[in-house]
Amino acid sequence: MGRQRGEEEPAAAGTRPLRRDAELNRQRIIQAGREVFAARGLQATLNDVAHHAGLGVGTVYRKFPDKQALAEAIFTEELDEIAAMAQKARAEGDAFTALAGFLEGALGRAAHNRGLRELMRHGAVEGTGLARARREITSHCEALVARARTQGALRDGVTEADIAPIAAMIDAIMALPGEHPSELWRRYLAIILDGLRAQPRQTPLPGPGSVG
Amino acid sequence: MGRQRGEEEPAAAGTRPLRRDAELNRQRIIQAGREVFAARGLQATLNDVAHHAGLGVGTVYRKFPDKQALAEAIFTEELDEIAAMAQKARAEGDAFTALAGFLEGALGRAAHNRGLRELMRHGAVEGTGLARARREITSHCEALVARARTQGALRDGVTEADIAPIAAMIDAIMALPGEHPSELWRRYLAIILDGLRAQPRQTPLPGPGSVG
DNA sequence: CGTAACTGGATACATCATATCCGCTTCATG
DNA sequence: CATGAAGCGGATATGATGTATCCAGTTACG
Repeated sequence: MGRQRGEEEPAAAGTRPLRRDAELNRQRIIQAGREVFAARGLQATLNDVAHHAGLGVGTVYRKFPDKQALAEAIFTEELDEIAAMAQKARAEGDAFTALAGFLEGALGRAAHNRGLRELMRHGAVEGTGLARARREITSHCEALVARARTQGALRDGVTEADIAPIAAMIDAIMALPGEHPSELWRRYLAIILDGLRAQPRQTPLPGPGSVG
Repeated sequence: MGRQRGEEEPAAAGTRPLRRDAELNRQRIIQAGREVFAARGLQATLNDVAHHAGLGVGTVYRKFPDKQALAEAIFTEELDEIAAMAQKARAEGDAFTALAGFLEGALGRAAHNRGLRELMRHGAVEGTGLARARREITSHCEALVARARTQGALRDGVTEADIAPIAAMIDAIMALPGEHPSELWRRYLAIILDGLRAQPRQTPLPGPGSVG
């Protein structure tokens, strides 16, 4: 929670610590994985990651049995941070504002991370830290939606089950071809959020669309 | 246009007509392709199509040099039908209603056709009938949006450039895991269309979401 | 030093879609 | 019906791509 990037815990506890150079390489691999997966998605190869880290493939496979393992290490942390955002949102007074803010924040993070988006799309394997973090986020969202409803902020018929599909829609915008990272998704999120409100506020749309 | 499925034109003109059994097989292949691509997407193999048609692979490759060619034959027709829907929509008086109706119709068609959706997502190769039909649809949509705007039906800032992203979003809903075909997309299309209106009409949302 | 730990990356392996080839079958025509 | 052209089937060659291993050589560290 308070831990910063770059000072990861040195491998698992109970294991003999890695040789210093090996531990350094481990960090390099994780960092490279972050960058590569963010830019090229989960279909990137461990060979790609190794090359990006300036290491040999063998070194990577020594530390992580397969791609799944590396991705799990990387994205569990990522998802935990998002879960923390969701939890923070629950503290805010106005639930709808909190929900909207959370969505903007979490999706903004996803906007720059193709791997993360793919992970959310295809669902995490049960029993991993990924799945746990995912459930956490979901439950925070549910609470947020429930509270927004009791506060009368939601359009009739809107439920917590709407959040995931909305995220999927925004994800589709992010996956659109074109120069990245684009901020176009904010425009459509705004439209959708307006559509979720009990009384739609016609705040001007963000992004391109200046009419003549 | 007036032609029905099942009475396709017998191959290209200027070519010697196929032997009767060969022509029949051609039809079988196209029909199988329609079904297979619709159900499993464009990543389906020509081998798959052949098997589904009850024919050998060689027969398929004899008639269509590669998957691209078969897909083109199949989906050009599909897209032309959608283009016709768009053209018909332009005749309606109320442009917004026409636009909404067209989107519902076209997307409804896509809902049952994974291959078609993939094709729209990844863009058609320039110079093909696909690309031509696509441009046609786009231009009809642009006209529809323009007219809706002059009729004062559109929220400030909404433009013709919004249509494609919206289609992409709805596509994302359709691609969501779960039993198919689902009608969930209608719900989100409704939300988005409301968000496009000058004065949002709070018609009850379709689909699941009955609040307690 | 001596040795256990670690590294590099060529390469074996596996998977998978694509496309071809050619002996056999079927049609169509005189 | 005979016969040759047209068509068929599907085993298989080809090629691309990702995954994972192996081991000779290098490096850290007591």
